[in-house]
Amino acid sequence: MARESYNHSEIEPWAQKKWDDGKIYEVDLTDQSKEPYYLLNEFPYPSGDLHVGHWYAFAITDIFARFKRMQGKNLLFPIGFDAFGLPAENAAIKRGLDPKKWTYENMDVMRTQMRTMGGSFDWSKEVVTCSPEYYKWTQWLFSRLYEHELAERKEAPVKWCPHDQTVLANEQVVDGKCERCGHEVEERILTQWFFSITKYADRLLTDLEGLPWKEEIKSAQREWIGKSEGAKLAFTLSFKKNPSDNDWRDEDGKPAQLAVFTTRPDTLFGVTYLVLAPEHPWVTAALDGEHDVLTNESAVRAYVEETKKKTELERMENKEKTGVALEGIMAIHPLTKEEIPVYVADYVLGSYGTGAVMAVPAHDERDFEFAKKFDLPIKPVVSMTVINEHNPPVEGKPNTKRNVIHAILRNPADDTYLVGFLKDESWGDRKPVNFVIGGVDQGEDWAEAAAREIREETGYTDIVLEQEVGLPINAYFYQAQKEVNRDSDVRTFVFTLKSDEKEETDAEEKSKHDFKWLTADEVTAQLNVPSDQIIWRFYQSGGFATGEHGRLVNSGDFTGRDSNEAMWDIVAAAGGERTINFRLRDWLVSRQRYWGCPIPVVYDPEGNAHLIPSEHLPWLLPEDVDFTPSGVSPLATSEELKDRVTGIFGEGWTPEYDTLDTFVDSSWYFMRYLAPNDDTQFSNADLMKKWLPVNRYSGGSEHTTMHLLYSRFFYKAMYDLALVPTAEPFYERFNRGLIMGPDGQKMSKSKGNVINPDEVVAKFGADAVRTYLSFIGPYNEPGNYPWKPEGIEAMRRFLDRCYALRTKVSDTPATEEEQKALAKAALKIGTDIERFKLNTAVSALMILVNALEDAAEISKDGFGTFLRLLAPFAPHLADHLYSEILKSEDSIHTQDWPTFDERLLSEDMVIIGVQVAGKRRGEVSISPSASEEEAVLAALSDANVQKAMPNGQPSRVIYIPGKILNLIP
RNA sequence: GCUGGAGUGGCGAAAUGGUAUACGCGCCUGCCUUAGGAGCAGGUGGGGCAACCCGUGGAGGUUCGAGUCCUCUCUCCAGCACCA
Repeated sequence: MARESYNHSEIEPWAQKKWDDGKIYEVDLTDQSKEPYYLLNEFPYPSGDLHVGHWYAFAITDIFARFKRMQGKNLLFPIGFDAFGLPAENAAIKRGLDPKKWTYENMDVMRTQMRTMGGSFDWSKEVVTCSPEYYKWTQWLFSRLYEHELAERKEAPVKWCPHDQTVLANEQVVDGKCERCGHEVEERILTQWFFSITKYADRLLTDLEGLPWKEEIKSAQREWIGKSEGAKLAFTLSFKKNPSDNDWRDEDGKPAQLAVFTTRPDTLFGVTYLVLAPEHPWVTAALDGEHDVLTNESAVRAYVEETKKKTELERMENKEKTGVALEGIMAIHPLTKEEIPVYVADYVLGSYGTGAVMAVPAHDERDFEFAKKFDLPIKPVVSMTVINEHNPPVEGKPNTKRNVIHAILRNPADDTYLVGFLKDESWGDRKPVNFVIGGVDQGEDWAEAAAREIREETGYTDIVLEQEVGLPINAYFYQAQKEVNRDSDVRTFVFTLKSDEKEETDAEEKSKHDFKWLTADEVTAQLNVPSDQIIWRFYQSGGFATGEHGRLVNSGDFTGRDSNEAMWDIVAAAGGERTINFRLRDWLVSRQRYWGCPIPVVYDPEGNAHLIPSEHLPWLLPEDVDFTPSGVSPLATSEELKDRVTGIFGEGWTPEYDTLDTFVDSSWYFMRYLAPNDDTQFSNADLMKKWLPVNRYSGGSEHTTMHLLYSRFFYKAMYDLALVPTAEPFYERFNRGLIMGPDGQKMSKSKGNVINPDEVVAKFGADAVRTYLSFIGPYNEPGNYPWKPEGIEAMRRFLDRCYALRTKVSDTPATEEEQKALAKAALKIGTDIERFKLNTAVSALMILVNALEDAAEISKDGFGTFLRLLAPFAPHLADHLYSEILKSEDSIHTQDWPTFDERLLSEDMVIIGVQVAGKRRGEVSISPSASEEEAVLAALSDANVQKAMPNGQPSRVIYIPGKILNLIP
């Protein structure tokens, strides 16, 4: 016989009507009797179709909302629409619809659909960002930011989307493409409105520390803000074109200085050239003829023009270094006073730091690549520290310093290298394979020492010094025979073999090594002494020595000091200053689009910007516009707007045509929920004090570096203007996961794997969908969960089993077993909902139902408790049974969350594992309050335990009552 | 490349340092049925007849005891990326 099934299409509308009629979810924000709790969801865009993602966002947080309400909180769970935005405008362009009408109709559809979720939203506080009542205050807040120089109009390189015909904020460019439409963005120099988010970079970063957010959210924001500490150093430019010009000075009459930013000022002595970004002002000025010093102006101009033409993406993809020397000028090194060449190259970004860098090819991979390509000198200034991991220095042993040479002998006849294989068998598999190594005698020349060592160890005498490998090394190891730590300064010399001429080596040397001639590949494969491996790699690559810190060499007075320790002394000596740089750019808020909040600004006949006075707010969006995208805002086509401006401000005054980025609208909506209909203020100060910060904010991970960062900035700016009570807007933040199609792929119409929630709800009911989505995976961490059709069926089966329990309800008093099962479930479900672990909460509910099914009868009280536990997940069914079976007039959703006597949670007898020496050998059923003696006695009566304990009594016992007993024989 | 997160059955996934795989899906066996894509009962990490042994990406370590803590390493996901 098929199991009895409840009729969701009757029950659910019944319950929804009951809740609406009772207005049970309308919050009195001024209620002092209950503790306020503000649960916020990112509000939806009214696209007109409610998809599974909306269900996951809203129906699942609704479970938490219902739980908090039952816990006695005065719960604010508002809803609204982020209603400005491109889709409305695109509907207008493509299908000739009115964006306003389109948006408002969509909202109507979505409100109806959202009701089917059984959500406990407080619709009475709904906000709609495209309504003049709302955007009046967006404009008002813009004005406050402008007054405090946090909104400014400036010329800057900006991202332009050719498809959407508008500028974008940096955050809206993903991998060089428009975040909305996926088209490649271009760079343009335009005058636009910006919010000065960079002024808050440091606070946005440091205030993250105090927030109990997941590390992944914090680190994504940290990365986006991108703080780096370093120094600003100045190089003097000198000019060589003609002698009369060679002392070019800036406007103040000072010698021209070129500032660079570096995080590695300790490598200053390794600078062998400078690089300017193609956008660098000095380059622009030079090409504009302001300083007529370049002797290759046309080549520079050609290069700069060429980089301008490249898109963001092309510049990112092509990592091959390009550039042009600025001929006619040289830079003077601030410490060595050497003249060094200056280049323009697009691997340096105009928008970061000073747009100029000091290049240290020995210690920076990008500079190294460039130096290789342009044949520039490579000068190592930080020695490599090599700690021998097989014989590391031993703490407490004396340190001895030593000068050591390594010698590479190359035979040019067949391009082979001489490598020594140690004979000493005591090394086993780790027998050293290395180049010639030897100590430098007192007063001896390093290179001579190297030649001597080659003669003594190998016998070859007809050799000539080719070069020194420019990488000095500090090798640290422990010399066991002498019980000392060795701290060796190592230099390496390369010799060329002229002929096979040899002298006899002494017997001792012969017994130590076998020397073999190896090809370069064989050397790479067989060499196994760390310092020689590094030298070899350096020699082969031609000079790149990684970016690590170590001992300074070739660094004038600083030679020999630790690079970290000496860093700021070098900056001081060079007259530089410590600075901090951020990757974060100012937030570009202008959009050349129609369906957005008008920027409340007008221009006087001289073109100066003026705020529109408050009495004219809301500054209405004109309706007589041509939507055809033209690269200029459609507002420019409105006659009404022009007339309005002339009418109010006078002839010659012109409107601002751009609208605001919709992220501005959504940066403050959560404050408006507190006073959605107040037309005298943006929110209510008393209520903000009571309700902010938001207790828990749930949203999508895609907004971590957009909405979440913007609204933190916006709120902090408002905090500084004394408009809001706290420095951070959101206390807890949870990023939810994504629901994928049944095939595990992202749902999309083209893949045909889209689940339509309306259909599923019609078939299985909203309660089944809610419970299924809760069960699919943990809600407190983002993940991708495929929608399994079997899963929703299983969940409906579970709810039918819950429904079937009603036939067991009787007037008998609750058994202890029933009480215990309920108490355990209430505790587990409560703590799990609290931390958004709804999957395990549902699991606990299932365990409870399994237990109740096994009972012969269920008490009325017990059933009531069960329904309260079920209520957040299946609100319709729970309320129905509450009314039908328990004959209650009230809604179950106004009842309290069950609480229990602690004693019900403790078990009389528990089964604990018995381990012998940490391995599980058996189990005993025992009271959690049993003594250690009793536990051991019980355990030893187990045959398996006895077998594992041949000596009978344990020598040691670890006993954690109620958990584990571990016996050590 | 840098930063962060994660690797557990056939699958979604559970496990304050204390009996690894709860709960569900799927699968297997049986029952009931004219029938089953329904329902009910039982089983289900791997190896072994068994006692037992092996098992949380891999290698070490700390501990009486490690999925959980530490070191190294591999793989996947996410954020950033020519950011000096």
